Amino acid sequence: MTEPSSSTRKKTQGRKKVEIKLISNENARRITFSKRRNGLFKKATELSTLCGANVGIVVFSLRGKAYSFGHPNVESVMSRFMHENPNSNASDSMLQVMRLRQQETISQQLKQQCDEMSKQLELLKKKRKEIHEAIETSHCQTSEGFLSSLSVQQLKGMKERMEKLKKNVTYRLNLQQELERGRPSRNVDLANVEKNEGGASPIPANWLKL
Amino acid sequence: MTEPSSSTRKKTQGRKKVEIKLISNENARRITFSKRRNGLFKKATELSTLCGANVGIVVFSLRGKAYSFGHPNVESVMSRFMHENPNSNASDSMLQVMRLRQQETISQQLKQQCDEMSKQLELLKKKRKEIHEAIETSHCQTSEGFLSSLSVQQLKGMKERMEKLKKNVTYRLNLQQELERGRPSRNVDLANVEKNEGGASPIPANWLKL
DNA sequence: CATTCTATAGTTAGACA
DNA sequence: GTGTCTAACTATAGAAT
Repeated sequence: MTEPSSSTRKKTQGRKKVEIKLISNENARRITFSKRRNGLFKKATELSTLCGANVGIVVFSLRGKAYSFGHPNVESVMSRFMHENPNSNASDSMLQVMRLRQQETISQQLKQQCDEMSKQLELLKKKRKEIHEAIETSHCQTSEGFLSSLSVQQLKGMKERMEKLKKNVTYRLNLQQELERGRPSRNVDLANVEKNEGGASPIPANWLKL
Repeated sequence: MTEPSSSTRKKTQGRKKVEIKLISNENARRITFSKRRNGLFKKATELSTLCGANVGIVVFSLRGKAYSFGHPNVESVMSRFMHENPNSNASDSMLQVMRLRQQETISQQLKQQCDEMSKQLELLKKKRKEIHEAIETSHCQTSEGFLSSLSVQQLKGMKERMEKLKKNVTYRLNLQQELERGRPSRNVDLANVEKNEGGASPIPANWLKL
């Protein structure tokens, strides 16, 4: 009564023996991978429960997808293993990976520092340039604070220097204006101006006496 | 003929069903651990072979002894996993260890850089100071090269500046000399000198006309 | 990709060596 | 600790869902 009339056919042929080698059929392989992976993890669970063991499993499929199992969790088991085997290849390769990751952080820090530094340098250069320009453009623009700090002696020396300077400037001004009036340009070496002092200068000698 | 006389005894009772919970009997647990661990590793081998998968297993017995399995080896599988899961706890704890180890190196590098930087800054500050000093001490000492590079317009501007300056200096000189002659000191705000220009200044208005 | 079904291949508890 | 035996328990191939 349990069998339909004369048919003795079974629903399935049951488990077949398979040779332990790479399953060529891609579809069959995927299914087997899924089933056996679960079986493996189940076995691991049982081992862990029955014997109070810590188990960590990592599985990569052929296509590269990662699956993991762990009791209490993969990470703790793996890092414990690494910690207890600091000289293993894993630790070494791990070290490299970590170094790589840290390198990024370090690089970022260094880059930041370099930027900061070059910024400061740029600023200082700019300031230096400004100072140089200030020396040239505001030449002889003295601050009151500076003047009031000088002694009589220093003031006298400064007056002398200024007279010389004014003589030079005025001379040069006349020279330029002559040139503009259409005179042929003369190549005057200004280094000689001081030496001409009191000589055949176009400027009256007492021109600047206070 | 297969049974000895009246005895129906079997050699063993066969496999008994066991509840999946910690085996209390220590001896039985050791045996089970050994058997099932081998079974687990065998399953892993089969999975690896059948499906071309990479498998890494780490097992710690209750007493802390470590056993591992790996295809192609535990280390590569574990580090690959860690590498691909950089945000896992394992990576984090590993990272901490690595950070600790590298901290020294990093610190050294940073210290070196800081030293270098502060050295440069110190140098630049010094130069800046030198420039400032140079401005004050060599005030109004113009080089001929500088003068010859100026245009007529610039020369005119400079002449004006110099006249003002000379006025200031001369005024101050007179002031100082008056003070030396025994007059009670007057608190003169030199900032007002320019404003007094053309006013009740002790200096003749046409005093400096060129 | 995972699950279910079924017959069967494979695993293993318990006892012993 | 491992290996062996036996019977019973479990996992899983193949096909279908």
